[in-house]
Amino acid sequence: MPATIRDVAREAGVSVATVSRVFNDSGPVREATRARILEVARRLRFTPNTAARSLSTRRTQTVGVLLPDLYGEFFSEVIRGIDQEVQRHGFHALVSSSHNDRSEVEAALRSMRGRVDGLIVMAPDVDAATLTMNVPDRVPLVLLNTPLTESGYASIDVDNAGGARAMTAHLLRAGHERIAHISGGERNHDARERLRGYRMELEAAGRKVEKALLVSGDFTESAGHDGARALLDRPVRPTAIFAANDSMAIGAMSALQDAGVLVPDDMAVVGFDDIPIAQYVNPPLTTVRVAISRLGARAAVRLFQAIQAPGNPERRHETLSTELVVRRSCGAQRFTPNIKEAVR
Amino acid sequence: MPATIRDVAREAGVSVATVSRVFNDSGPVREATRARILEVARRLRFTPNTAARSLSTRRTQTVGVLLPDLYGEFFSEVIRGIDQEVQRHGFHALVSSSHNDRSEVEAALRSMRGRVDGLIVMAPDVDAATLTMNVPDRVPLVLLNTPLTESGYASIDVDNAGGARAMTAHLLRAGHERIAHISGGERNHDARERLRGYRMELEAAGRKVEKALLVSGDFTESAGHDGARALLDRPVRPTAIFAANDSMAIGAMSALQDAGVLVPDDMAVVGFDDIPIAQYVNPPLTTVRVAISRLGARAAVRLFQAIQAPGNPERRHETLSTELVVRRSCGAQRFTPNIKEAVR
DNA sequence: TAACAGAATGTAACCGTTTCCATTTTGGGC
DNA sequence: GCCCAAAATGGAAACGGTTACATTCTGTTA
Repeated sequence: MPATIRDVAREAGVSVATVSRVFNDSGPVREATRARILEVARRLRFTPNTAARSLSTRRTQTVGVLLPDLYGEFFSEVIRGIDQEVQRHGFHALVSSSHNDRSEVEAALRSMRGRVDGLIVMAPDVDAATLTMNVPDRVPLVLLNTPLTESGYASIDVDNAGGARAMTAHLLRAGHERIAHISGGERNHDARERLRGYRMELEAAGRKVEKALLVSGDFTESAGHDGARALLDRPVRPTAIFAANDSMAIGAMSALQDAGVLVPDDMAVVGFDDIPIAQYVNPPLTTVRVAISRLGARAAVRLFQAIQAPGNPERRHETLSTELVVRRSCGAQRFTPNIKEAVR
Repeated sequence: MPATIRDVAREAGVSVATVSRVFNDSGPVREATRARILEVARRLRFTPNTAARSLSTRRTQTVGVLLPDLYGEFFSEVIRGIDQEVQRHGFHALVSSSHNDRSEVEAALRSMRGRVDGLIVMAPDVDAATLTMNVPDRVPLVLLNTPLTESGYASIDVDNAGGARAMTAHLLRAGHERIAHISGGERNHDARERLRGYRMELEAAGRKVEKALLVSGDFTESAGHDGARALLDRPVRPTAIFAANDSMAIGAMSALQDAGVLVPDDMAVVGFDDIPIAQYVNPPLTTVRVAISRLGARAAVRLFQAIQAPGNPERRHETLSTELVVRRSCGAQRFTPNIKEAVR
């Protein structure tokens, strides 16, 4: 049975209030008293009971993190970024992953009720109503990569559209006539935005967006593989494939390889994200760099601002810039003398 | 101010004890009463206060997960496996990552004290003393991929040595004379075990383990790249490179590619882990499959056994088998007619 | 040296549950 | 209609902290 604050108080010959003051640095305590209390506490292996503490303070020192069923690299980088900030604040992270549809998100949100002082929610398709219904008003919330950029919630996302535009522009500049796009699916926010950027840039250049050059995937290597195969079988082949993420780009390159199509000579392939492996595949992948862990860290920073300054909403939307990284898979480094080209 | 159990009791005209019984399914409650209470609870948006509940029950419905600073794929897969089981039990996962040295692990363990009903600890180099000092006796513990296999703790790890032996045997069978190994570093348990398996098999085959064929890395692509470069510069080149994980293998292939060395014709390259991307690199990577998410899930399963049956330690060590996956990068599929060869 | 402000400490209520034990209801069997 | 076991419910004491407020020490000033 662990020691309680009362045990420490009795043993040190003081009241519980004084012990509490020592452990929370609240109110004045004579130095000698403090030392005696700390000594007794150490001897008794006293650790304040978290449940009792949060019951009376109504704070948990914990932030909730809700993540969709996401893929490899991205997942771990987001957590790493969040966790880093969370630890810096002496908080803890309650992580719940693999929530895809609305009902799962609702259940997860509800199950965290009362356990957390704030929430970071990454949900590809969540609506404002679901959030207001399932999150108590006084719990600060930061949204990650959601479509709710104008909903009055604090939110952060990556400049997907801008990155996709820059990539498309790069391919156009390289003279590509038929740029195909393997998208990440209809229901995913990032996927939609990347597709939008691709469209926008083509239209800005006076090109038509051809249905025959669009394939829908799901961000996995195998989707990229299948997408590329499908494109190869179409009557007119694209000259470049722009996959909505690196995993799919790598899957696509593999399919082209199998079909004897040389990258980048016969066809260019580019991705999005700049996962660590991107520069080590063959040929090294031209892509759009996204500082994923910064996304997580930034979300945590903003969450703590909200937690520490209640009533000060600061509910604006924030966009993290991306960076075009030109490697060999696009066959066009000649158009960008420096290896990186900042976007925005 | 959220509704409390007393509000519900008053509104429903019963005592708090009865409301509690309804919400915990403890003790009998007349159906009509139950319905009335649930109706009131819904109307008042009552959610039991977690802190109060754990203060009174001494249970938190939470398991702690301590992870080292690990890399991409592995990290997310472990969490996925754990989280899946955790959710099945209606529990939550308190995740803390990026703990490398002993003192960080200690701090993290201590900070979780009282917040969790059990712990899953993945620590590459942690000793039994650190654990016993920092984890209360009554908190069940499951160790993941640690050297403490015989320490009287419940533990699980991957059959690293067995997998490495199988891979080495495969390369020997393919006629390789000089098999190099890029290891994952001295301080990492998995790395040491994989190196041990490589050594063991070579010795079993009557070969000498040559210093000149060993390079030390850290599981990153860039370490693989640098490791391969170093091997290329040595007086006698290896005929095959066995990297301690896939990321390093991919880094190594990239270095060979840059040096104009053909894989697998001039040199074979193989890895370990079978990350999703392995089959899509060029050439597809021969590797050892590890069901990472099963590792996490299994750890959670065993932890829940311990949580639910206290006093029933079940502290044995458990090993997850691996599977040799032969693809093109070893240039030796001819030796194994079927694409996969079970190990153990 | 008395008065007094401010520092140091103590007292006890409160946070919202669970649960032990006591009390009241209920439904048969007679 | 009475008795009684079982079912249903209630009362109140924990659980272990925090904190508002009261009280007791200090050291300083007049």
